[in-house]
Amino acid sequence: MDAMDRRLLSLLQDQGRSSYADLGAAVGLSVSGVADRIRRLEASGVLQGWTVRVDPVKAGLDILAFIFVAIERPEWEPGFLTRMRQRPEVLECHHVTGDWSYLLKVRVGSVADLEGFLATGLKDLPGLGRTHTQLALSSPKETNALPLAGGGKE
Amino acid sequence: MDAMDRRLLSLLQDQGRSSYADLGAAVGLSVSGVADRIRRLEASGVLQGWTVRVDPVKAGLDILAFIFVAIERPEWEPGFLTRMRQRPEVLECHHVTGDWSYLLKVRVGSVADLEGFLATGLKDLPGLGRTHTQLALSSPKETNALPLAGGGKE
DNA sequence: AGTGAAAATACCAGTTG
DNA sequence: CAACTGGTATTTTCACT
Repeated sequence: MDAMDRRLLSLLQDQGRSSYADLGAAVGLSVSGVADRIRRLEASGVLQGWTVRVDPVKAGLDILAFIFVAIERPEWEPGFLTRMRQRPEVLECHHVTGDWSYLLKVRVGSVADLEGFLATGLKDLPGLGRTHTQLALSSPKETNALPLAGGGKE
Repeated sequence: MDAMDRRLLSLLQDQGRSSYADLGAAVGLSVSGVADRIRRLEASGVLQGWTVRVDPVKAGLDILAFIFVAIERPEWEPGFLTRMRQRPEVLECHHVTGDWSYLLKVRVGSVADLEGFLATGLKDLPGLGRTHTQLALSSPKETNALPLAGGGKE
């Protein structure tokens, strides 16, 4: 994982469909050199996979909510986590410091769907304490491109 | 944007490098049919682009923080947003309901970097009120795959 | 939906720094 | 040891019928 790898990953985060030739021209590497590095990055697990970015609003998913959750007792966590992993509207589930146990990022098509998720996706779980929901009114920035340029450890 | 389009997008969210042949076999479409639909999805902007998933920890970005920010006066917002868009460690910036103005998702390589961002990325902005930082201790789920199966409006 | 041309990728050897 | 060259086979994409 050197500077060249980070440049390649950075380019791929932006344009995941660049040809090896284009990537090589951009970073100063031959086509086979690029292919070698990408193969290695995939093998090492740094490059986890290839995806597409989908516009949530154009896909009909207008509602983005951040939901804080308190779990009353540790023994309820496994069931909670299993549920979160199952539910596709839960994009993220983070164990966070502070007053709450978990922070969820949830995307649904309507406030009705959100209410439905709160009712049948969360509140019916055993041991679930209070929740606190915040709606995103707009998202001036939303990317999953990691800062690979200078940041990070070598 | 019909059920077929959603199935294709769903497959591509999981495996962005599937060949048109594989996609066609999975959804029951010819290769050219798949190509046609993907072209249209790109043109309409639903399919925004192609990317890679990079493992943040393996890339040396161990620290994930959610930072709530209060902006004192509306006139300071444009400068704040410009800064957020510039800073690569800011993955997301959402305008949220509730006690705070914005919620940031920030990824950095160390707590020192986090401190640096708070100092030179946030606190030096004019009109910035209080901030509230929460660290993610772990992330049991973190995907950007939207729930396209049944959810969303037609 | 199917065909054929063009392009991209994977794979292999040998070579160099 | 990592990277380039070069060549080829295979796959994938693209334009067109």
